[in-house]
Amino acid sequence: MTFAASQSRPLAASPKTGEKSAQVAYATIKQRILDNEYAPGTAVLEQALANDLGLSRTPVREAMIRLEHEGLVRVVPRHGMTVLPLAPRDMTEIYQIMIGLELVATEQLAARQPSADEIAPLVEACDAMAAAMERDDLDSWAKADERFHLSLVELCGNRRLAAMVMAVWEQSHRARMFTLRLRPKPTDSTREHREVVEAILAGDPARATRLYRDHREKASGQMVRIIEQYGLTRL
Amino acid sequence: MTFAASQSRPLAASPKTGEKSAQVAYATIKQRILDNEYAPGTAVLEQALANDLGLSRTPVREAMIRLEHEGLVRVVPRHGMTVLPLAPRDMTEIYQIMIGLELVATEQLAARQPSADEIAPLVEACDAMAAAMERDDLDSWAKADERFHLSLVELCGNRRLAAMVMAVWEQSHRARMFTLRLRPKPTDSTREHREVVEAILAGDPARATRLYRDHREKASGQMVRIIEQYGLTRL
DNA sequence: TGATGCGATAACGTATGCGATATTGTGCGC
DNA sequence: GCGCACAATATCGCATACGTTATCGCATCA
Repeated sequence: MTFAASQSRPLAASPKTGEKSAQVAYATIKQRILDNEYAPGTAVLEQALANDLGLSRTPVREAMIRLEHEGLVRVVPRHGMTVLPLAPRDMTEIYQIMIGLELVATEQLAARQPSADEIAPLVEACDAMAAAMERDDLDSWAKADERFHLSLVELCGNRRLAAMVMAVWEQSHRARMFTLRLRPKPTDSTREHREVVEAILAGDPARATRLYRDHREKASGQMVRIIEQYGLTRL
Repeated sequence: MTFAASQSRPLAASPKTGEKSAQVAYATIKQRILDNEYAPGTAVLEQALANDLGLSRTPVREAMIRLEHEGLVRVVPRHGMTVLPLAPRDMTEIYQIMIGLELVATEQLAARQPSADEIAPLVEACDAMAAAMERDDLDSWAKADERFHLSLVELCGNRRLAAMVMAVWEQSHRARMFTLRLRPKPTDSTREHREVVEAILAGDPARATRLYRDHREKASGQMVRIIEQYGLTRL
């Protein structure tokens, strides 16, 4: 079955020379998952994906293994790779983890008494959120929100922690995108973020973590409520 | 260099029929890492490992990819797979994560007001720790301690969280084994564990988390101090 | 009509082959 | 004696090949 070389090069992700095929496969598939191009539950077989990407099964398999371990897909031997659907329970798990780890990040960062320079990314993200809300631009707001959270965990200096938060963030990406316009407008959100930043800058770990926790638990509650309310049991 | 087929079947991990080679490779290599059979820093090439395990490079590669993503090894293309050495900084990172996540687990578990039956594994682990200390059997104590922590995160019901804690637990396994006899004897430890269990059983999340945090931060401080004191910068 | 056994077939898991490339060793110039 | 260029070679990444096995369709039977 070698007829299918219709696509002799990857469809996405710059096929620059020197870029390893397995990396390209990984990046391409991941992008597609985050962009919701594979509906959760639908199966994709190794060979099909390999043909699609213009590669052999080997690098595709390796990419699939990585994605499975990141919690984005499930691979069942003769049923292919399927994007994991998100149940409300998954969102609860993910929020618990994010809150736990981001609290550690917040605490560590505040305890370090960082300079204004150092936490500039956080301030920038807050500004961007505010500006986006001004324009009623929810997509930009979501991007800025993401920048805030990922900057926070990167700034704390714990690389393992940052990687873990990023993993669950990606797992829940689709759910956030779906519910973005169903949730109440994040009007207070910017203020809450700013307050956390202030506490960090003030070098007050206790206040920073308390504020952050309140903020996150509110967000978590909203999210889970919306998902259940709309019956989105298989996002 | 094909002379090395001296071992035509896996050395460890029951080669039962139906067991996939990649799984065997993964399990065997991981066991060896945890048993400290590969000194951190020494390189193992794909082909060498494949010969050693009596397999081809393909399943070995897949195992290596998994192990790399679990944070146990690093794979550098022409320098083989090397077990990651643990610097004091790594231990700090790992403890921060463990504390953060285990606090979430403790809180959730306590909030659920579990029955005595449900938390039996925790009590059993405490008993085993006490018995081991009685016998001055540090190895058994360490095993019981491990059971306690892993039971806790499993009981909390958040499977992602449990998997994450297990990952960092494994990463730090070697360091714990090395320092087991360098640390002060964990005499208070059993009591501290029991107090946490009591608070959980009492359904008091605030007390449970406070106690747990104190316990863990003490342990973390001890561990890092010992590592630095003995100059174990590359465990 | 629905369940069951069996053969066809497709997908997988692993082995092997091949071209590309980084690394190592060697010889030459300085 | 030291450094550098170049050749030799070992390792890797990917493609392909092959045997195994689960799945599906179909026929048979209750």
